[in-house]
Amino acid sequence: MQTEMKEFLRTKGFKMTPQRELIFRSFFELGKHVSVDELYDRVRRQDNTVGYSTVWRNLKLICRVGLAEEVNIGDGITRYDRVTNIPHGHLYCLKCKELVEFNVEQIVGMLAHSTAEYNFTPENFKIEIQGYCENCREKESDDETGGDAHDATAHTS
Amino acid sequence: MQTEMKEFLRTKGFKMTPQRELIFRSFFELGKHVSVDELYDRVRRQDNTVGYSTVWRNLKLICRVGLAEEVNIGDGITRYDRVTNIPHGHLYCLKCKELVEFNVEQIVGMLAHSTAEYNFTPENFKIEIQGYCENCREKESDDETGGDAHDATAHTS
DNA sequence: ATTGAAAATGATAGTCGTTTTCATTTAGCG
DNA sequence: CGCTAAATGAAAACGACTATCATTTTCAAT
Repeated sequence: MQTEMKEFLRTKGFKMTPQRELIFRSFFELGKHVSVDELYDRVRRQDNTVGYSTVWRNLKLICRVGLAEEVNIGDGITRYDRVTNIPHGHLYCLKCKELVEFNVEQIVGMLAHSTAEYNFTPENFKIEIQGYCENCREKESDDETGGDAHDATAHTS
Repeated sequence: MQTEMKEFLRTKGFKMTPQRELIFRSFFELGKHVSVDELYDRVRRQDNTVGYSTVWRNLKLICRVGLAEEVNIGDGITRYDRVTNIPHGHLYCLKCKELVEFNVEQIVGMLAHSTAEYNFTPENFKIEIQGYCENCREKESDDETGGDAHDATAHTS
């Protein structure tokens, strides 16, 4: 299967290297979203000579060949998410920061329909719900910035 | 109405200042999403002594008191969006970078329902569709990074 | 096997938006 | 007024991301 991948890359003009193989394998084994840092750490545990830039570049490469894509929730950290053919959105827990996928097939259908009214040609649907996961139901663990204002009503942006 | 706002802020423990009034007014007059830079420029045209940090801080403040919220499409720039009571998503044109709101009332309903299955308590729905607006229907104006890979199928992240 | 051009690597430095710091000024209650 | 908490503006710090560059490696063509 690494040979498959090598072949796949070759057709796109890229070469295979030990580092790349390690990075790819680490990324795909780990079935969830990762940031560069996370994957870097993970890779480093197996080979502590691999550079940060290499991990970064290879994540970009994985995206470029269509096997993953960048996910951006609002925390300033880019995460990389395997591309699957089932459309999914993200549930992002505000407390434990866990990111879980959920199915949005029907919803994408509705959205595609909605946008027609706006004469908009959709290319990419991003559906993200921030909230609290099963374990973190607490909410309002206020480490706030000084203000005391809070309207806890769920609103849409 | 500036008195109203002053009163509103006072109840939250904040003071009114000339700069703040200018910034707030500029933000709310302009009925669309702005980045800090954009609002800074706008404010500067009326008072070129206002500092960048002041604009930034006041946008944050507007969010803190619940009158706006940060919007993060994937371009690394935080924009600020007035909070309205009608739930809306964003149509983001990949070409002209324009950001348009669209109604998602029913969809949020469906989503809320969907997440129940995941034992997730939603707080905030973010629905963003990237694509091409009426005017920019072109797509694929490839200023790409070097790779030649492209699956143009609309996918979900 | 050898070679040579293209690509990849790793370290480092640069970029850019965001956030903090700090000395000074201002708001607004008492 | 006078005082304290908050706000301001300039500048520096921060942090994630991206580019640079010298060196190394891949791999197709000899």
